Amino acid sequence: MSENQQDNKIDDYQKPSLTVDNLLFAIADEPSDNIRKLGNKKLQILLIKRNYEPFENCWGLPGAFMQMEESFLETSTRVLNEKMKLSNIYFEQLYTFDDIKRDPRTRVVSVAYLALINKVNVARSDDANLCWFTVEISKKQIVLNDEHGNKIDLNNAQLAFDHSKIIRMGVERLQNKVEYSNIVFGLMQKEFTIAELQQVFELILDKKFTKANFERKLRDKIEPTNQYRTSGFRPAMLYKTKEN
Amino acid sequence: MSENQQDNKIDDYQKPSLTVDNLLFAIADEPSDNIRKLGNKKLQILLIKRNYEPFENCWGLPGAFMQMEESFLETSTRVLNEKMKLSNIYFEQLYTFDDIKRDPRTRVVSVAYLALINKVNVARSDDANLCWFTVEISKKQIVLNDEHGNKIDLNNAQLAFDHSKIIRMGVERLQNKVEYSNIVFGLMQKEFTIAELQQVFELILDKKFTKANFERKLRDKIEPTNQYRTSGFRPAMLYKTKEN
DNA sequence: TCAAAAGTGTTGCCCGTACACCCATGT
DNA sequence: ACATGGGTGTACGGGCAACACTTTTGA
Repeated sequence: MSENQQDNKIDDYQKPSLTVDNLLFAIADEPSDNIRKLGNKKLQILLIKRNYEPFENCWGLPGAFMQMEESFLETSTRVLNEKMKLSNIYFEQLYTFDDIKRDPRTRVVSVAYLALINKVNVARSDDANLCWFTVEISKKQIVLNDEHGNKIDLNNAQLAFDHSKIIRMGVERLQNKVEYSNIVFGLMQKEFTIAELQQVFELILDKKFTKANFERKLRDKIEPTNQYRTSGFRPAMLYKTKEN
Repeated sequence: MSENQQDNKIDDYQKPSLTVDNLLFAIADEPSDNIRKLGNKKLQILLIKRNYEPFENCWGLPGAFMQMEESFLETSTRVLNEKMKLSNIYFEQLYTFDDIKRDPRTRVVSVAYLALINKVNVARSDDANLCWFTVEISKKQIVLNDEHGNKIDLNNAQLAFDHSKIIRMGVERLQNKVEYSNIVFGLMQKEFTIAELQQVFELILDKKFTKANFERKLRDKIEPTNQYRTSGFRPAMLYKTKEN
C-alpha cells in the first residue's frame, strides 16, 4: 500500500464501498430409504433471499458492508452470527471482486470468504429468508436446489450481483484444497467413519473412489478412536483428524 | 456483496481507503566470471524508496490508491506504466490485506497483485527511487539485496507497512504455482534453453534438479524451435512454451 | 586434450489404481 | 442365508529421483 507523492490527504477522495460476502458450506445427512443402504450426504451452501433493492427477490450470498473498525474476519463472523449463532468456523479468504459494474448503484468492491462448518453445530435460524441450498457439482455445471425443488443453474446468472461467479470460484477452491490440505475436516464432525469422509470427497470432486485406495490416501491424516459407529451393519471404526 | 436491509444509502458511511500494491518479479542475468561456466540467474523484485510519509525513506512496493472508475488491474498497470513503460505483463491477484493498523494514518485495505515480466522488455526508468532488489530464497528466510550490498531480511520488517508479509506471501504463491502451472514462462524470454529454465526453477524453489529428470518434467510444456544458443560451449537447443 | 555443458538411457522406488477376497452384522 | 458395508492384501503401471554415459564445443 504505497501511493503517489501527491496523495497527501488520503481521506480526501472518493472511495469505493467495501463489502464482505460469505460462502458458508456444510454437509447435510439424508437418511436412506432402504435400511440396508447407507444414507446420502449432500453439500450445502447458505443463501439469503433479498427483500430489498438491488436484486430484490433474488437469492444471494449473506454479506455486509465492512465497518471502519473491523477486519474482514470480524465483518464475516458478525454477519454469520447475526443470522445464526455459529462457532468453530473454518475461514479462508477466497478472492476480491472488483468489476466496476458489479453493483448497479455505485462502485462496490467485495471480498469473498470461504467458510466451512459441520452442520451439527448450527443453531436454527429465525430468519425466514435464509435457506440452505444443496450444491450439485458435476463436470458441466453446478446446480443449487432448495428443499422445494427450485433449481438455480450457476451457468445462468440467476443470483444477485456476481454471486454465481463467486460460488463457482469457491467450489473450485474447495475442490483444489480438498486434494492437498486438511480443509475437508472443517466439514466433518469431530468423529467420522472413513466411508463418511469418502462420501464427502466424492461429493466435492464428483468422482468415485474405491474403499481400499481411499483409506490409503487418507491414512496419514486421520487416526482411529477406539469407538465404533453401530448405526448400520458391521460397526465402523470412528476416526478423528490426526493432531500435529 | 449483499447488505443489511438497513443500509439503504450506501454512500453514506465512512469507508476504508483502497490501494493496489504490485509485486513485480523478473529474472536478471549475471555473466559468469569463468568463461567455462554458465552465467547465474537471479530473481528480482521492484521496490520504490519512499520519500514521503508514512515510512519515509523506507523501501516499499510500488502501489497506488484505486480510483472510482478503474479496476484493480487498471490501477496496477497505471502504476507500473507511470514508473516504467512495460507491456506483456502476467498479472494475478495475490491477496487482500486488511489489518486495521497496517497504515498508521487511517484504515487502508490493500489488494496485492503478483506480476511477472521478462526483463528484456524493461525500458529503463527515469525514477531514481526505483530499484530492482535481488530475492534470495532459502528454507529459513528471504533476503533482498540491492546492487550496493544493502540487505533486507524479510523476517525483520524493514519495509514499509506490511510489505514484508506481502512479499513472503508472493514468493510462496510463486513457489506453489511454478510446480503445477505455466506461470514460470511469464519470467522467461520467448525462447530459452532447458538449462535456463532449470536455473529459474532452482532459484524459486531453492532446490536442485538433475538435467535428465528436469527435461522429462518439463517435456510436455515446451517445444523445440530449431535454433540453437551458441553463446556457450556445445550449442543448446532453444525451446518455447507449447501452444494449445 | 580437457573442462564444462548438452543430451540420452537405465534402474529402482513410491504411490495411485484396479481388483479380489474375507469379516461382521441384523433381518 | 443373504445383502450390505467394513476392512485388508496383491499386482500392475506411471512418474520421479539417482546415476552413468556419450556428444559437442572452444580454449
